[in-house]
This record gives sequence, structure tokens and C-alpha cells, in this order.
Amino acid sequence: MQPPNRYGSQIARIRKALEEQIDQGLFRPGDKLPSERDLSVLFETTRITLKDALLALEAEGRIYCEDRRGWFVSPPRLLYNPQYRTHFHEMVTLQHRQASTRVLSAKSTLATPELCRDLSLPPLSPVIEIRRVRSVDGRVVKYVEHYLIASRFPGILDHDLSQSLTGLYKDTYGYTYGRARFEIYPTAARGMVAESLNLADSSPVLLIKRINYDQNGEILDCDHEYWRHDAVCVSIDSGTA
Amino acid sequence: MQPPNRYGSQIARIRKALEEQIDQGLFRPGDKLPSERDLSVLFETTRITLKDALLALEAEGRIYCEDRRGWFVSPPRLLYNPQYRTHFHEMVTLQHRQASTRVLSAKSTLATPELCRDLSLPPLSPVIEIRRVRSVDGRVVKYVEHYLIASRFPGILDHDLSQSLTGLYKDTYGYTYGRARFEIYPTAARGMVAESLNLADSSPVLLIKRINYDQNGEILDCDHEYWRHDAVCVSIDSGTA
DNA sequence: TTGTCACTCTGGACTAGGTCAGATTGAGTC
DNA sequence: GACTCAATCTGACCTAGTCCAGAGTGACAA
Repeated sequence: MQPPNRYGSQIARIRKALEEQIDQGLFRPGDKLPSERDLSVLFETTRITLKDALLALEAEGRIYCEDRRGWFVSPPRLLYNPQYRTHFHEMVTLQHRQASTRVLSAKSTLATPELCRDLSLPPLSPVIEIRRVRSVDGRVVKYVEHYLIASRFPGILDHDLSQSLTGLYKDTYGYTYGRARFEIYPTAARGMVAESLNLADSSPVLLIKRINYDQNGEILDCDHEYWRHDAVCVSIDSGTA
Repeated sequence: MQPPNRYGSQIARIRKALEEQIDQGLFRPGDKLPSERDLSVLFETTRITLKDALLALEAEGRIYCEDRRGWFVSPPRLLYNPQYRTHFHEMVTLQHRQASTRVLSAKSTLATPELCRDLSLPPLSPVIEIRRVRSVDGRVVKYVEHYLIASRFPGILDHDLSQSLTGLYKDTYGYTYGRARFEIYPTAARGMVAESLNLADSSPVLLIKRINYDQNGEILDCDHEYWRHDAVCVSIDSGTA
């Protein structure tokens, strides 16, 4: 074992070396780092120690990992203000970046007990479940599950669901957004969430649950948004509360 | 090596076993788990594999780790609505839990460039820097750095700073809160942040930066709040935006 | 042009240990 | 009762590998 040097530990030494390379612009956002194996040779350590250093940088949001593809330098976080429910594409474009959306599935199903509570529905109510992933500059950053109160959206499954739901709500059903309630907390990606975000199981994500009301204060739907934890900065402006 | 069994992997097997024990109430919030060594013997695996399972549960917020003390079962998350700047103690008490505050340091210093920008101050402006930690039910959950515009708070260092700053602002200076701006994102604890929260370096935390304005729309101060990532659920209610 | 299949590269999962330093504890002292 | 100090417990940090499965690539055949 190497004695602790002026960096305190191997992990800190490697972390700082990589941080410096990124800060100096030798690696640019989106660039791929060398493989864990190559880096462990380069830093004269084992893969486990090296991986601990990579995990530290990942926790900080400086780099991210794609399952079995490699480690990459994180682009700047997307500023996301959930209060203004502008189109995702519009928000991304305003930040001079490129957005895309892919529908994974869309179907009618029965609300879970948790959904019944969140949507104020009686037991066994039907809901429309839409799963989508959204990308910025080609990188998947968000996996969303939308749950729409079925009775309020007749025939919605026949529409193109890769477009903005906000626009569809307004143009087809005459609903505009009123207030909304959010819950935001860090958790881990599992199963389909991890898969859709190209993450390893149990990778950290930021979960944003929202319940959306229409212009008359009636519940419309709720979303479960799973963001790659390094890809977003939630930005909120409160009035006098 | 054991072949993948019906749980998919050792890590998943261990994670699910521990999850079940917690769900069944065999471990209660705040309880200490057996040591990593004991658990690795119990699950017939190595410490590294066992630790991966613990890290997965930590990422999810089910358990948390205190540096060199052990692993513990996470209590329910504290609901935190940053819009209502009620006293921390009041908020915690409303959720039937016990709050405490400890002042780490309080001094006058010069604003960093970042602070000058956030507080709209000219270069080299003096600010009051207050560092505190706040606990819920005896567990440290938040490390905060407050930066007050020095010219607006003459003599504040002579007051008891372990009390609510909101109250002090109002009673001593006649300031009440108006609007505020937040930025919320996951990052890693380093140095004093990690130390104060009893976390290992590079553990995940939720960072909430806020800039606070007074009743007249003038900037008062800004806070950098570092929350243990499993201890909080940010809850927000937006009006019609 | 398209599809497929073998090969390679990657991180994921896993074994089996050791050393180190901070935190805790308990016996003993004053 | 308070204080000290040594033993012990704990996670942090570290070595040195192996095997596996998914992702990507390039040659080649249909």
C-alpha cells in the first residue's frame, strides 16, 4: 500500500488529477474517459480504488457512467423550473441545447393505491399511463411516467404522444395548467428506470413527483420524473409566501 | 463465485434481505445494523460485495452511514417547503419531531466572487459568514452556511445565533422575508461539510442554495444548505405561474 | 444493401484478504 | 464524580486478481 501522500489518499489524488484535467478543458463535456482498466494502470492502482475515485466524481456530478459503455464528462446541468410548465423542448432550446423525446409505452391501466391517493380517485379507477424518455444533446437525462385521469382524456392514446403533452392538453381538450404540487428527493434507479436512463442498477437519481391541476383547480394528472442526478438543477422563484 | 440465483445477484439478494428486515420492522428507524464484517459473514460473501449492497440501500435512502460509527436505518424524510420560511424548529415540531441547532462559527469575512454575484455586491464587500448544523431527533441532517450582507446587519455577531435567524431579523432589524430564489441539486459532501454531517468524504448530499429578499425586494442574505440526501423531501406548491 | 456473427471492449459482479485512523468503551486513577 | 489511557470496534482505504454480460465493431455472406 502506498502511504498517504500530500493529497491525503490515493482516491483523493486520482480524483483531483481527473478534476484538474476536466477543469483545464483537456476533457470536454460529453468526452469519454479512458477505461477503468487503462486508468488503473495509468494511476498505478487497482480497479477498485480507481472506481472509488470515479464514484466520488460521479457523486459530485462531474462525470457520469453509462452501463457497460464507459465514463463521460458531464455537460452543465440543465436549469429546470418546474413552476413554469413550458414545453420541455422550449426550455431546452432557450438554454441553447437540443431536446428530443421518445415514447416507451402508452396504455390504459388501473390506478395503484398510491396513485388513487395522489389523484384523489376512488379505488380501481382507470388511468392512462405514458412512459417517455427525454434527451438533451443526444443524452438521455430524464425518464418520466405520466398518469392521466382516464375520464378526462378520452381518446388520447390515438394521438402522437412524443409531442408536448402541454400542447396536446390545450389544443385537444382545452385544459391549461393551473397550480401544481411537487415533491423532490434523491433516490436510486431500479429496473426500467435504470435501464431507460442507461444507468447501472441502484445509481443515484433525482425524483420529482408532481401533481398538476387545470385552470379550474381540478386534478389533471401526475408525473414521476426520474432525472440523471448530474443532469439537472432545479431552479425555483417563490413569491411572498 | 456463486452463480446468479433467483435474486439475480448477490448484491440484489443481500439488498432485498435487508430491505425485508427493515420493512417488517425488525430494524426500526435509527437502529444500528450489524457491522460490515459481521454482515459479510452472515451473508457468506466478502466485505466489498456486502458494501455494494449497503451502498445501494443508501442511494435509495433506506439506510445511512456515519463515518466509522456504522450503518443505521433511515427515519422518514423530513418534509421541507423552502417557500415558507418558517422557523426550522417550528417546521420540525409540526412533524412531531425534535429539532436542535448548533453554531459552528460566525465571523465577518470578504465575499467571494461567487457570493458577490449572488448577493449583487461590489468586489471585496464584507459579509457575515455563519456556519451551523441542524439536527432532527438527535441526528445531524443539515449543514448550512449563511452569508449576510454585512452593512444590513450591524452588530449581529453579538447575538445568540443558535436561535432562529428569521426571528432575529424581524425583532432586531425589522426585516421580514419577501420572495426568494432557490437552486436545488444533488452533489457530494467534501471537507467541512462531510465532517459536520458525520459523513465520509464524497458522500451524496442535496444542496439547496437560496437567495433571500426582504419585504421591499432588497437582497438580505443567501444560504447554502447541505442536507443528508436521505433525510429530506423538498415539497413545493406553485400557484398559477 | 442488408443482415449476421464472431471478436473485442467495457463496466458489473465477485473473491479473499490486509492496513489504518477515528470512535467508543471500560478499567483504573485521582 | 471526573479524567485518562489503552484495548477494541468500526468503516475507510487498499491490493490483486477472476469471470460475466452487454455494447460496439468490422469482416463477410446473402
